[in-house]
Amino acid sequence: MLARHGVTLGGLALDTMLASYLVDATRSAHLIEDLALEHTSYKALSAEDVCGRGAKAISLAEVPVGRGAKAISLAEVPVDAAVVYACERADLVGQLAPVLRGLLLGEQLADVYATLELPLVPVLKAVERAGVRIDTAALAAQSLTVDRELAQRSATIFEMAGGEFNINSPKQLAEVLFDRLQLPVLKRTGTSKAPSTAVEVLEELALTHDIPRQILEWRQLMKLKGTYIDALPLLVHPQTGRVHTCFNQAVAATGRLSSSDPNLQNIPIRTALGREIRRAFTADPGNVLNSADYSQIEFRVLAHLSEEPVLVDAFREGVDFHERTAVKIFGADSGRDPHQLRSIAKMVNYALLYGKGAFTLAKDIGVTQQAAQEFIDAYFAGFPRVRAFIDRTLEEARATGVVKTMYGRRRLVPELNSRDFQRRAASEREAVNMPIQGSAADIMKRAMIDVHAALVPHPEARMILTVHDELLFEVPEARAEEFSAIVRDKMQGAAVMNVPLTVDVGVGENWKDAKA
DNA sequence: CTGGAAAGCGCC
DNA sequence: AAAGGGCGCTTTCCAG
Repeated sequence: MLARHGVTLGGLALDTMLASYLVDATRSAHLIEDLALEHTSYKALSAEDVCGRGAKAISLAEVPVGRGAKAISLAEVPVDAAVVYACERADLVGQLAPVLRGLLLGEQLADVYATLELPLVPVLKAVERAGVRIDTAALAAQSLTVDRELAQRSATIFEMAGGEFNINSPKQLAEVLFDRLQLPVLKRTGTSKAPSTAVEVLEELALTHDIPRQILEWRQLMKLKGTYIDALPLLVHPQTGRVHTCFNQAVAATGRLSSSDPNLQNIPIRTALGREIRRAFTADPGNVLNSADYSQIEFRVLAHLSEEPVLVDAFREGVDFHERTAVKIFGADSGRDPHQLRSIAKMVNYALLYGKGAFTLAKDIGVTQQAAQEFIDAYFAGFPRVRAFIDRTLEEARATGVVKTMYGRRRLVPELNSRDFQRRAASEREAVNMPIQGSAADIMKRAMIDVHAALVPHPEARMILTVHDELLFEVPEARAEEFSAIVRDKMQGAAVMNVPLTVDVGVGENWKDAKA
């Protein structure tokens, strides 16, 4: 959470960052001096003016737990400059508040502001302050194991390559693969048009050569070691012995939260080593970790918004969602392998969510572009209301320049009428995705506020993390079931929709313990 | 030495 | 010709 600025005005506590975020979620920042210049034409001192070195904010205190790693402490700033800066900022809030308040009211954003974003602030603060306990000894042991593994693998790679080089350098790696070893160049990078060594390319090359597989495995080990195994222990707070992430409430264009310093929303889970890392997230003695996940929340939002009967029924009946869509797309007895059909249907479902085209879908599934296009066509034939939802979302967006979530959050989409095909197409995908991703984010924020309120009488149960569709709690072992029931209840009740909100809970020692 | 761009990749 | 929504972090590499 970055430093905040706010006043109470006409019964509305006004936070300039949050207000500006709701007005335009896509702007790069909501620095108060920038807002002042734009809304009141007043040129104010910035944190950078006062302390230099790209400072974004000055904290009033000694950067206490959970106040944002990017804020520079007031103690590091020359006193006279800091006094002028602080006084001016207090004034800026007073100048900006009525302007932003007018925008919130005029643009129908006051409701989502007052019922969602503002009440979320103390919840996020509490989650940041609670922090997460990390088993640093376990990570240290993993570091040694991975080191040995990396050494062995790099030796193998250098033998195959006929010499040593920096595997981490895409430039050097490309030279080895495409010049020395003469592997085919399947793709080039976006900006420099250099031969790509990205994972999709190496996967493809691995079918006919040995070295790309080794590179991929080396990279995975290196990534997990550098980003998590070795980095997390350095961020353990000396006073609390825990890791305190910083949640940013005004970054994501869709309304999602983001996490940084460290980012705890991208802790590995997919691979065996990833799950090993996740096991290092622990609880204090006597406590356990409870997790609660919304099951397929974005597809449920799509079902709700589109009112597509097949999707709605699938969720109401509680059947396997991807399997049900497979049956709808391919027929009940097409004669093909049902497991494979489910897998294809799952990819088509996600393709629709993100606006993926037949070209990329074909590569993912491993079929021709024509076949992939037929899958997409079959999907829309089976789910005409989804097609209609996409069409009316785009029509309204072209007319108004805005898309909205279930809770009235909005995203500006100014490029929707661009003459540049690529910009226009990208904008269309953003416009279709935002109501889905953003409504899911709204629901999760609502759930966090309600769960937090329900846990206020129980300070021994702490919410310690939020990851888009999941909440993590640390609770006394003996009362894990009790708190799990409270959380599930509040999460399921966070929104009234025409499909149920299903929550999968994990009750036990480890994060994701019960997800197996 | 620092900053930024680019490539690559972890998660939902 | 391009071709997937939303993030943040690490490493390399180069410029100042």
